[in-house]
Amino acid sequence: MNTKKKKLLEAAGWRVGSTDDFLSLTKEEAAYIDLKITLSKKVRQCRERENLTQTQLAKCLKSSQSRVAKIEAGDPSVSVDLLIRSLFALGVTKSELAKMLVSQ
Amino acid sequence: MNTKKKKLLEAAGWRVGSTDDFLSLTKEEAAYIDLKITLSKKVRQCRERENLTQTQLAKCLKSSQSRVAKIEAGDPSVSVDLLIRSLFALGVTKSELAKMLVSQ
DNA sequence: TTGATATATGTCATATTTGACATATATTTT
DNA sequence: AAAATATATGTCAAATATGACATATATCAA
Repeated sequence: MNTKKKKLLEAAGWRVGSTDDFLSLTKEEAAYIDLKITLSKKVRQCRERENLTQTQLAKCLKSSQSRVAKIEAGDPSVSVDLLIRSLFALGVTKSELAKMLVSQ
Repeated sequence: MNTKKKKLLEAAGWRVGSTDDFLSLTKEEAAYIDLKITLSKKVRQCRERENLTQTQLAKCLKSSQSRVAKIEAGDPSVSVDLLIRSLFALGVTKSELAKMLVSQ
C-alpha cells in the first residue's frame, strides 16, 4: 500500500470523517485505513477515560510518549498490532474490541 | 513480548485450545496471542470457503504462498496487520470481523 | 505573564516483519 | 504407483515499525 496515499487520506480523514472511495483506494485499503482510524480514536477515548497521560500509557506499553501521540493521531507509521496492544494494555477485552468495530 | 514464549504458546495453542494463564503471560499478552490465533483460523476458513489455494490468496495479497501458510499457521513472524489485511482481501467486512472476535 | 505539565512532530538507529526463494511433505488425480 | 498440485518450513535481504530523543506547541494553574 502506498504510504503517501495513506498519509494524505488519514490527514484528510480527521476532517471529512469518511474514507470510502477516496483517492482511488481499493475496498481492502479503505477498510484497513478505516480500521486504523477507528482504533486510534478508541485508544484516546480509553486512555482519557482512565485518566492517564500519554506518558503514563507509554510506560504501560514500554513505549514512549511520542509514539502514543502517533498512535492517537493515526500516524501511518503505527501498526494495527500496536493499536490493539494499546487497547489491551488499557484493559479492553476481545469482545469490547469487537463492539468498537461495529459502533464505529 | 518474548518471541520464544509466543512460539511455544502458539505451537501448544493449536493442541490445547486455550491460551490463558499459560507460561506466565500477562493478560494483555494472552489477549494478543489469542486474537492472532483466532484471526489465523479465520483466514483459513474464509480462504477455503472461497475455494482459493494459498497461492491464489497470496497473489491477491501481493505476497507469497509460504507467507500465507505462515499466516494460517499462526506463525509469530506474522503481524496482526497482515492477518487483518488477509481477511479484508477475502472480502470480510469490519462488522464481520467484529463477529469473528466474539464467536471465539 | 510565567512556569509547569501535556501533547505533537520530526528524525534516526535498531528491531521486527516482509516477500521471495528453496525445498520438504502432504494431498489429490491419473 | 507416479505425477501433479497444494501446503509447510527454513532462510535471508529488503522494507517497515519501533522506542528514544530533541524540540515545538498547547493547555492550564499560579
